[in-house]
Amino acid sequence: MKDYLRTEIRHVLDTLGDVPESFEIELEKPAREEHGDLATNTAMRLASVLQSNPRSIAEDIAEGLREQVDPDRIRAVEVAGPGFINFRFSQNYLFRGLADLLEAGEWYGRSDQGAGRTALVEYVSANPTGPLTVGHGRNAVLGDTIANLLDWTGHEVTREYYFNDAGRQMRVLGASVRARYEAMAADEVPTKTIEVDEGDAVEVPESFPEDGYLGDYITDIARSVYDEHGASLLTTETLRPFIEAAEEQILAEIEETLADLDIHMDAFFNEQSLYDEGQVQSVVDALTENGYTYEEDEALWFKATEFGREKDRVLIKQSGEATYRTPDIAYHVTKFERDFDVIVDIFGADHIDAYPDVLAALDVLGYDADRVEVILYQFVTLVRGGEPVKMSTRRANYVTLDDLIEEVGADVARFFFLMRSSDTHLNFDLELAKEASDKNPVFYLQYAHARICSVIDKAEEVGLSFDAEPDLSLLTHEDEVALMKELLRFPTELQKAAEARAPHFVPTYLREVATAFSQFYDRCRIVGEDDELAVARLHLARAAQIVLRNGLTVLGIAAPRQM
RNA sequence: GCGCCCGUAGCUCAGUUGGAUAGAGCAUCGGACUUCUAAUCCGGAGGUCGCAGGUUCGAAUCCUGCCGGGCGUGCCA
Repeated sequence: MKDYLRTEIRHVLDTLGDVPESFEIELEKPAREEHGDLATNTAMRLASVLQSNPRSIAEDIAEGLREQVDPDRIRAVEVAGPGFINFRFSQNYLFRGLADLLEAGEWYGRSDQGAGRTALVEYVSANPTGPLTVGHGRNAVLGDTIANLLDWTGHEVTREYYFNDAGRQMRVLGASVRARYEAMAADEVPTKTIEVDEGDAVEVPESFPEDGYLGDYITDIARSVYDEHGASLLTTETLRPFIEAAEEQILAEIEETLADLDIHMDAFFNEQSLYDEGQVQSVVDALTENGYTYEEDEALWFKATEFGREKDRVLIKQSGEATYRTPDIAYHVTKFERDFDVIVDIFGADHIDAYPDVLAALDVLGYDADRVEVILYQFVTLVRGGEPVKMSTRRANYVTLDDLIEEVGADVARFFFLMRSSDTHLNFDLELAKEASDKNPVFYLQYAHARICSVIDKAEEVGLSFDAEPDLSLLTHEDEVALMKELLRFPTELQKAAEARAPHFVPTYLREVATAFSQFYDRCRIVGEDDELAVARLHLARAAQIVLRNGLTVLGIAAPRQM
């Protein structure tokens, strides 16, 4: 409809003369219903160009439009306010849209904006050092839903998890496991205490690293190593078997956690492969050849300050090891080399200072770093009874993502992560999340869907059916029309959300759909009306069911038949 | 100090590219169920859009300064 009106308006503008080709016609849904179904501010924006007052320009345009516009689509063109031109849809336009919606069914909402374009969404990317946290949950759900949105707008999407199993973090992890293992395998192991947090101390084996991982899962992994190897590893020097066992088990658990949220990655990209195939070295070489590195204190530095960064950054440490950012650059190079049209990264706010260095390096290497879209999300605070839940990562006594899913369920978890814009700090209210009541917006949507299913069942019981061709033109009640208009916005809403990489548009929209349906349900009965009208309304109910179900599917949330 | 994000109703938050009388949910007050799931619907009350300037036909939205909160500012990731 917008495209149609744009071309029609363009025709009229051409007759007025002096309107540049590049002038873009904006159409939007007015905030108030009395202002029609779509409105344009064209006249006001042309006032200075045409040297005239907006109101009279609007009148001229409206006059032209009234003569040429298809009455089967637009029933009214009005001038209002300071010079808005408002359009009202004809009933037939709505009926046709509804018929199309029903025809499309589970495909309704899909579009082909991104057809022929490939997209890589990198998310989660937590290193396998422990269970996923609630913060990772926000990352995972955001990334997954953005991937869904890109899919629904026609992109060919790859969901990728990047992880690091080399370097210091993993050594500390391996050493932690080894210390616990030694305590199990050896007869007598000396212990020491480590202070964590404020004045809180724990007893650990003597060989336990000062900054080691204290969670119980480390002991579980140690036990599995012991079960497999007995005491035979006590004499080996290497941490390798401990690291490998830890990585394998932790990654497997992470995958399970993600699966609980209905998240399934297409690929796990291992940092190690970038070393094995020489890509890390190539990046270092290329940056050096172009004169963007220097040596100091036996380390190799990247001249980030030349790109407006606050300080230069180390690429290769004194020890000869790369910092995390060097393979990260190499990893991003592969995103370009693999030829993705759309590249999206999901990062927590704590990475705010890290990624610009990577982008700057990509620029130097001749890649268009502007094409990397970084979605930053702010932190999550769990709230219980109005109080923030205290967490200590050090002791690993934080609430894990598994804990959260167990407590509130996967659907609620996904919805709460998605309902807020990614750049606001998220207060996750556990009490509210658990409450299966009208206070909880997830249930409002699911309830509306379940109720539609129930209504349809009931209608079929009394002999109404979808077989006959419905006369949709009987749907003229105020609440029927309002619901139709709401439903027909779905494809556009998905496109907006996809383009803005803003999943939170979808929950907001679906709530409006559920409300429109509830109002319709409250005032327009199906069973008991005469057959013609009942069948038409039955189809409208199914249309609402389709939109709710498809919308919830995009969000990765179940659409239950009953509650 | 510097960089990024946030500041909108009592609470949690929408309000993308500047548009008409700033919206929703919760909480609160009042009303609606012999009938398809009341986990619902209808209505009332509730606002200096952090503060001060600026840009323009028009600013919650853009610019500048200030105030308050968060996250960074590692040869950790």
